[in-house]
Amino acid sequence: MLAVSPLRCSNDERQGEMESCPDGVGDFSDVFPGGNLLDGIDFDDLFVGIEDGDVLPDLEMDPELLAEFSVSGCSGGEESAEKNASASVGKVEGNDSGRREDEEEGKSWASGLVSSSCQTEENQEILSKREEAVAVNPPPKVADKGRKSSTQPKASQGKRKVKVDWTPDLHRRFVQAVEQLGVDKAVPSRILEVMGIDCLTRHNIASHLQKYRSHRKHLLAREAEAASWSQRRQMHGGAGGGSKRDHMNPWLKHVPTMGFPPPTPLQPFRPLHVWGHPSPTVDHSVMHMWPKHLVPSPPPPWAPPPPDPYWHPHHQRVPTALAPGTPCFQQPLATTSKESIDAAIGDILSKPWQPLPIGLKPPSLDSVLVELQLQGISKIPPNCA
DNA sequence: CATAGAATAT
DNA sequence: AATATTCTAT
Repeated sequence: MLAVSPLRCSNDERQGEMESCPDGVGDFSDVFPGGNLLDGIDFDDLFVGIEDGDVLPDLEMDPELLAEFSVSGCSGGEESAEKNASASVGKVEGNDSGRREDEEEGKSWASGLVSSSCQTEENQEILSKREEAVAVNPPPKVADKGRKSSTQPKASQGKRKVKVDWTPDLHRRFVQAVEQLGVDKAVPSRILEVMGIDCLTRHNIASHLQKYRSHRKHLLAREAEAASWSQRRQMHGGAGGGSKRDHMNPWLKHVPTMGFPPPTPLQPFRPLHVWGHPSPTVDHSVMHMWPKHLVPSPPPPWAPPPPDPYWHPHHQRVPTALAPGTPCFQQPLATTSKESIDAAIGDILSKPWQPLPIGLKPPSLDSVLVELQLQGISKIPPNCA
C-alpha cells in the first residue's frame, strides 16, 4: 500500500527555511521528533488520485504551474522583512487527490507535514520561500488538464486545492483592502482587486472574508459584553452577578455607557486587529486593542471576557512559549535599521490582539505610538504579480 | 450565467 | 481551527 514510493518520500524537508524560526514559524520542526511518520501520512491521499469531478487522474499541472508560481507567484514584491522565515512555510502541500486529501489536514500540517512534503520538492520551496507569497494555489489556469504526461499518474498531480495560507501579512493586506473599501462595499471581488494579489481567487477571499466578519462579530459582541460589564460594575459597585449575557439588561447594550469609545457606534467599520489605518478618526476606537504581547499583566480579577483566541490562532506562534534561551527569539527593537523595525512591526501586527482590560494602561504607550507612526510609512507592497 | 454570502465539508 | 466547497438567493 503505501508503496507509492515516489509519494512517500520523506518527510523532513521543509526544514530548509524554517529553521530560522524567528518568531513565527518554526513550529513544525519540533513536532516531528515524536516520530511517527506514519501518522503524518494520509493513506487516503495515496490512493486517491481520482478527482471526482473530472476524472482524469493524470497529473494536472505541474511544472508549469509551479513555474509560474515561482516566477510571478506572487511573491512579489514585498518582502518586508516580516520575518524571514515567516510563516507560511510550506504548508501548502499540494498534493494529489483531487478532493479528499485533506481530511486531516490539521494533523497533517501541523504535525505531519509529512504527507505534504512528499513529492513536491519544488512546491515547498517556492511556497515557503516567500512568505508573502501567498501560498497559493493553482491559479486558475490549468488549461491543459487533459494532457500531460502520463508518467506516473498518481504521484504528483492534483494540486487543485492547496490551501491558501493566510499569513499575517497577507491578512494585513486583506484587512487593508477591506478598510479601504469600507465594510459594506467590501465584497470579495473588490477586495481581490484592491489587494492585487492575483494568485488569490474570489473564493479564497470570500472564505476569508466570511471568517473575518465572523470574527468581527465576535469581537463586537465581546466588547459589548465587556461594556455592559463595566457598566454594571459602575452601577452596583461590581456586584455583577456573573451572568454571561446581559439578559438582565438587554437594553443596556443599546446604551453603551462605558469609559471607552463605544464599540460600534458611529463608524460603520472599525479596523480590527490591524493598526494602521489611517483613518484618523478610527485610530482611537482601536486604541483599546493591544497586541497581546504588549499587555503587561494578566487581566484583573474582574475582567470578564478572556482573551479571544478566535482570530489568528494559527499564526499565533507566541514566542513567549519558547523555551528559555531559545535562540530564535527576535530581539525587541533596539535597532534602528529600517529592516529591523519593519520586522518588528510585522511581528507585532501579526500577533493576536487582546482587548485592553478596562482599567489597565498599556505598558508603553510610547512604544505603541512609535509603532503607529512607523505604520504610517507602511510599505504596502505592490503586490505580487 | 456570475456574484455574494451562508452553510457545510474536509 | 482554518480553508474549501457547496448551496442558495440575488
